[in-house]
Amino acid sequence: MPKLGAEPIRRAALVKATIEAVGAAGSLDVTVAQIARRAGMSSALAHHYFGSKEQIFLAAMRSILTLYGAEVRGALAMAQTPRDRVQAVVMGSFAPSSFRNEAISAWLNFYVLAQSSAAARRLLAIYQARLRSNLLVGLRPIVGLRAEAVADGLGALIDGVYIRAALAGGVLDRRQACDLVLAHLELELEGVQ
Amino acid sequence: MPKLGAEPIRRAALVKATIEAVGAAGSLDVTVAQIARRAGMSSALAHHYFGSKEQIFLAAMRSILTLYGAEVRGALAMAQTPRDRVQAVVMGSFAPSSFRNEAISAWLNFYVLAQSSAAARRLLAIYQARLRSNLLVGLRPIVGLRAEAVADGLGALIDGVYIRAALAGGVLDRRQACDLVLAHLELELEGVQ
DNA sequence: GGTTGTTGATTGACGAGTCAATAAACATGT
DNA sequence: ACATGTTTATTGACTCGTCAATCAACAACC
Repeated sequence: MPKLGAEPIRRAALVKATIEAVGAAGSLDVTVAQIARRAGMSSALAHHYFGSKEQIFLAAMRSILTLYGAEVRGALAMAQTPRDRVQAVVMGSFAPSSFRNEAISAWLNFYVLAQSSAAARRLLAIYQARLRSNLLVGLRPIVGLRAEAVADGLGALIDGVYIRAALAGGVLDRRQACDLVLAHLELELEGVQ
Repeated sequence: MPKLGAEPIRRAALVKATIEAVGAAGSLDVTVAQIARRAGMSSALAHHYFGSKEQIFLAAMRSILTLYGAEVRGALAMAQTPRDRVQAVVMGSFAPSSFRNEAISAWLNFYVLAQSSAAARRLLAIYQARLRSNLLVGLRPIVGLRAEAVADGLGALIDGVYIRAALAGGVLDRRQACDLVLAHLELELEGVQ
């Protein structure tokens, strides 16, 4: 059974299994054994590759964040006008790969983790700073000094829609969620440009 | 030492200690013993009065929800116009007694708990329905059919501001948070009435 | 033969919930 | 007043389960 070069495969499997397990349980109260079993290995191996439970969680979080970042970057690539850019950031935030039950549940739980883990807090801060900065680049040419306020509103609204989606448990449509935020954006940009 | 009529006092002390402990830890991973000690009693007594850890948490949640409800009702009492009503609901949501670190942290954690506990989910649904209904009463006379959409946006925004406040850890000013939501409301009501 | 992959078994700690025992307050009959 | 029984308050000690982390050992590959 032991194949060489297993490490990256095992790590990826564990990250995937962690996201699934957290999504299924709806909380971080999942044991390393559960995650490992879901990934088709023993808990000892999970510890072997990640060292500790927290490291496993953080790796999962990094994975989600990376995916999200790629999605936003992809959407931004096609944007022409500043307005396009802002819309791209919002729509990227609601891309199917990010706006799905498991990922949403993970987000919610990692928000909680960030309250007690400095490493998680750092990671989350990076995401928030990136979102804010992405929004500001598009917003400043349109609304000038109001950009910061608008970006904060958009950020909070996106977060809020995400939590509500976590509770709705899949009932809340992706398109609907995205449209709600975009509608707010339209309102903010009304009259300008 | 045993005084009669201790039950309500003990229960209240436990609820208070629970909110404090959860706020301090930033998570629900607090032991019954920790809570009990903070409330000045043994863990056995906590179990005696509440039966289980989950019951203690739910009681704490109910307490927060009650306080919040009272705050909103108080604000509504002074409202004259429909517009006043909507603003009152928003401002009630940011009353100092609700918008404080401990309570915000509790909210965040109870959101997570709601993902796995039916009882918690029920409680949270009650709050959301009440908020929505309170908003709708004020909104319908002003924006008619758009009321539902506006209420959903406001609800999500309030939730989002709350989470962000949890992470900011007290840096985010209460007034600022409230103003952000009120500004969004103004935008939605612009042009009407 | 050393590196890499892998596991079952074990350890050590912790925590929820139970229980038996103690003590104060109250009630009742005398 | 006082003995007696009942309810309420309270805790220390204990049980039982769980879980993260470690370890010793084994398997495959180079």
